[in-house]
Amino acid sequence: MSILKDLSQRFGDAFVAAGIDRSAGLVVPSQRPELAQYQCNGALAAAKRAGRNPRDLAQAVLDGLTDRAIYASLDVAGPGFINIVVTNEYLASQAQAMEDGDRCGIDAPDPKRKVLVDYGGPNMSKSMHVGHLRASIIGESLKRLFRVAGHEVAGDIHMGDWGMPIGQLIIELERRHPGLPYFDADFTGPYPEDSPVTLDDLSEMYPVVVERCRNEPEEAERARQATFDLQNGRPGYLALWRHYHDVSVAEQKKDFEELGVEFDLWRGESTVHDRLAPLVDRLMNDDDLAFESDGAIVVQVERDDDKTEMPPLLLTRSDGSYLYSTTDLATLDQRVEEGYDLVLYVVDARQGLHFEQVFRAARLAGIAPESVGLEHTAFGTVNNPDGTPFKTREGGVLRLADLMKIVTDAARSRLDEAEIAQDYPDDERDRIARQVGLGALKFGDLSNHRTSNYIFDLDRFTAFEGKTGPYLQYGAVRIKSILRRAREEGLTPGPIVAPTVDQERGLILRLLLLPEIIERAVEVKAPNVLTEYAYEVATDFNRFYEACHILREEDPIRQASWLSLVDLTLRVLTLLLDTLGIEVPERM
RNA sequence: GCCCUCGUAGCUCAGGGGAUAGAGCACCGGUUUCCUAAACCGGGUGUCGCAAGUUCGAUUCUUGCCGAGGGCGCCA
Repeated sequence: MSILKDLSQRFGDAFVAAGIDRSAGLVVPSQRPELAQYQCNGALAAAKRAGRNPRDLAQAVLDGLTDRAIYASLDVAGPGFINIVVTNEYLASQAQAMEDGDRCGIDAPDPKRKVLVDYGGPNMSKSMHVGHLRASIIGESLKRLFRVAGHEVAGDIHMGDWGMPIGQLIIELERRHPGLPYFDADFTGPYPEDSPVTLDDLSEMYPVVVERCRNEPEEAERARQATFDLQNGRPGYLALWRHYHDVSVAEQKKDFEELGVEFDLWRGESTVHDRLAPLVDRLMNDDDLAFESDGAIVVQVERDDDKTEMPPLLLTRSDGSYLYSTTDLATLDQRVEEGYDLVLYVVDARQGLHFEQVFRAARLAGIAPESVGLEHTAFGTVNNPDGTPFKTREGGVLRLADLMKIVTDAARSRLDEAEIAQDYPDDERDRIARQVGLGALKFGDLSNHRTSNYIFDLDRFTAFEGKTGPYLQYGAVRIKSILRRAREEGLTPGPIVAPTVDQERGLILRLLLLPEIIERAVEVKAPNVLTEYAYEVATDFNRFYEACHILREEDPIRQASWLSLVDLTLRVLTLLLDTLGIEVPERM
């Protein structure tokens, strides 16, 4: 049990003894560290309801506390705050318990859920650019967060591979190479084994055809027709789709691997194509939910209490082809069948209405019962300083590969300046530069709140000092260095003893908050809760590091205790960084 | 027009029903015979967009207004 839960239970008991609900006993970290370590504000709210004086109630609670030996001081302050300072011995025992456990004090979740995180969602047609960065690293971080919290989690890339963009790419290739067998309806196969295009070709073709479809209605119509034909199994188009799919996946696997993003499931819209027709049929005939409207098939999802008009969800276009909505609904159907009871869609905030519609339809149709949590875990866009979506100075999008090179190069220059790194072998320098550059990039992005739009700032991603990823990596590296030297000198960690130095106590107090931080991050699904806390842990460690010279400490008991303390710190930091998708080098 | 999100220090951003609203950057100064100075220490900034309401207490919750971004049936 975490220290906050332990204290809350003790205070809850005291409130109950005073005739108040135990929820009033909630203990939280003090907002005034110079006054106390922890505080309990329950008396203020409870006194009003009970018609009692808050200070008197607070005092009654203090009088009712049992096992008082763990407190160094207890005070009623101001209008009725309870300020709590615990003994150094109690802190040491809590830290020891954390060090002894294998999960850094993180309790098993109740209930344990089977979670699917849907993120990344690249189109088949585009190489990755900075726009994909947020979706990928926020999703990856949330997936890891839920796993660390003890849930069963799978991450699904959910590629956009069955909609209009494929139809567009089909007609674009036909325009360029009409003689290819894929376009000959009479061709009976077999189709060529080698792909007629590379991903670079697709990336180049896509914006061209999108632009043409926007300007020429007949082209848009052809793309729709091609999409319909593909979805209805036209062999040439399926064969071509397979090539598009394979070249995209091959490239994306490389890109995501380089980013440190690991999907458990490489599914996409196309995965559920067999389910689309039966689903629409079921909604029309069995459930009587879907109906024809202007030639399209729709589900009405509006409610009486809607403050605004809620457009219906489209299941098919008037030509019978399927849309994003259809595949999303069918995908959810599959996920529920597979037993997931929480589905997080880590998708751009601008798709909020779409998900509202899909979720409503899923509830109405019984595809997702209320017991299955559905959440659009939205994120904001990356903007230029003028508020427009981010573009490079040349007006194009910044490719992810180029951004990675920029941050890696910056990290390598920084490494070149470091005296200590002069004798590192080249391959290690490369690895460090990549880890540090990526660490700066990920931390820089994840430290913004998920939902807020933020301004793209290259300097932020190439800054390695202050509140940055490398600051955290550096703290971990320092600890690894200490532990390495300690091993060389034959020193071993020992029991954690009562802290005597302020910086030591501060570090322990910080580390003990980990379980609540994880809970909070899970609750709000926000990695920046972790970045904030990780920075505080690293800062408290650095202060401790400056104040207490572990390897020079003469008292062997204290030295052994400190070795355990920094070992625990390293475990916490590593856990946090790993959850953020940031690797820690051995040295830097 | 309607709906959603946002508005916090010079800049970039956190925070959040409670006591004196924070951090990084930037600026000035200090720390290296000692475990990695990508570090540490010190120095000062705010009508928390505006106005009402709820509350013992609001920057936080509610409503309205102003401002920014986004969304609103056959794109994803």
